[in-house]
Amino acid sequence: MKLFIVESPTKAKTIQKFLGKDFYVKATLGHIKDLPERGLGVDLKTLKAKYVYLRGKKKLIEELKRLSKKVEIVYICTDPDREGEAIAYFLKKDLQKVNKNIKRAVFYEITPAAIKESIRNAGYININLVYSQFARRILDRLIGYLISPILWKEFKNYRLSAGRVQSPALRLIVEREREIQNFRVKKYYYVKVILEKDGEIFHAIYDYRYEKPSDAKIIAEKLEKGFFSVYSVDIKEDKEYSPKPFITSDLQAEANAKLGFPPEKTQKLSQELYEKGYITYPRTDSYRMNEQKAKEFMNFIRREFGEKYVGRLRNFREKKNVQGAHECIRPTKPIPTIPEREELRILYDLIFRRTLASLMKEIQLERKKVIVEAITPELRRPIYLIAKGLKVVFDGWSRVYPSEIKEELLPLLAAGDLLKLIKTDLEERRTQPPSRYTEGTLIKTLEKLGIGRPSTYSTIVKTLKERGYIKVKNKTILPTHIAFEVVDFLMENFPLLMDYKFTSLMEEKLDLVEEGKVDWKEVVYEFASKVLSKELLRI
DNA sequence: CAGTGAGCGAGCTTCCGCTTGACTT
Repeated sequence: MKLFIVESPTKAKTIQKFLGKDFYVKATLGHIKDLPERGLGVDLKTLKAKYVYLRGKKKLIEELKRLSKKVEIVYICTDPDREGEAIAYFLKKDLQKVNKNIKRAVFYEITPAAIKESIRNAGYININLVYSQFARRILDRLIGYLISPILWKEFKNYRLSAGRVQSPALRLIVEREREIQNFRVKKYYYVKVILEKDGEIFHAIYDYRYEKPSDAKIIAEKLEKGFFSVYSVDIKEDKEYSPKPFITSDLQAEANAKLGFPPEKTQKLSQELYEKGYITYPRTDSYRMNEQKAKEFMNFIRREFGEKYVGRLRNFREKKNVQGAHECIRPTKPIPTIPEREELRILYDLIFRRTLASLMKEIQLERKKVIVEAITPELRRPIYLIAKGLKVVFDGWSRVYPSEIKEELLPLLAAGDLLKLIKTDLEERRTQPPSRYTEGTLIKTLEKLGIGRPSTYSTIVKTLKERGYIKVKNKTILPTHIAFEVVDFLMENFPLLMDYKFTSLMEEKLDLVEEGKVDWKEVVYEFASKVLSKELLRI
């Protein structure tokens, strides 16, 4: 018998089927050990850290030890990334007490071939990856646990907290709110002309911003006496590419925008869909899709909508900090609906449609730009107005997934055509303040800045709520009074922590640790001394 | 002797990231 260990129990079940009766396949359920919740858990002088078993994990380790004793070999197959390597490291330390034959294996796809390949190529733990996890973990601990108490003192409120992720996130929210508060709405006006051609009505606009409605009115009145004709018609083809398939951040953002689900709800539901076998792993930052599966979905598109709707599987460039362990989020099979309760079905439907859309043809558009000439006895020169048309020539992927495209239809027009004036009008517009973040747009913004990971996006928002920093009303995030004060205080006292680039600076150094070029303790010292004051570190 | 109240001291919060049940409310 052999033992094969992964992180997720759902994966374990699937892999058990592949490997058969010769294998015990077991799951760690994430991390085994972590710094203690209480106390710093790190010696500031030596950076020696105290790792303790997470609740329930002591028992789990005992079980894995019992099995390890019985088997000829143990394969540790936690996720192929920094955190997974750390799990493997602690696992091996415990299990090698009862079995010396332990190997580290990795896979990037849950297929029988990929799993068997991982066993063939099984080797050693990459200690540099483990070190980079130590550096990441300990830096987060030092920042969080040394700065939070300063907030308790300063604001006499022990519920407050600071951290590498939550504090810059809060800064985004507070700064946006200040922009909105300081925004001064300006009204401006366009002169609009309603015209008719062969009984069809359309409008053209004079492309000049008037600050004062009275100025605009003068022109409008002069145009009342004008003669209108088509000066030129310009037609251009355009296309709208299909959306990428879902990754965690996009799914949470879309479910928030289109279904009104808070990220936490989407997280829970997608986990359930995953456990029931309906979708792939729900915490991922990779757009990759299994080629064979993509073909199956394309066959589905061909059958349902015809060949002309079939697009292709695109290769998307991954962002820099992608850890490559998983595919995109997609249905496991091309089944359009599931016989489950409402909420699950709605979310599944969104994922199914998005997956299809990502493999479908572009939307073909026709953009028309019509210039209308107005000649009026009141003015020496003609005035030129613009009418814009947008027509969907081929609906492509929008057949299955909503697009933002709004058609603007114009009558059939050719240069020289005479037009009948219906009336002139003023169009009032206002400058728009930036909009508040929603839980979804905040997550997308954090992702763009490289702050946070797929498994934590929904908890970031939750933490900010729990600390009383934000309130969510009608899907939009509002910072509370204390949030403004805390951000100001942190900006003044811990500017590097509040720098949006901090995480990516840290990641660059962690990459060097992973390549074995830099000592992990040096990285911790460097950033800890830059972010925190010397007194705080007591060194 | 019982009840009251001042004064003192101890203990408590907190990070980010990986994964789900096993708990309590």
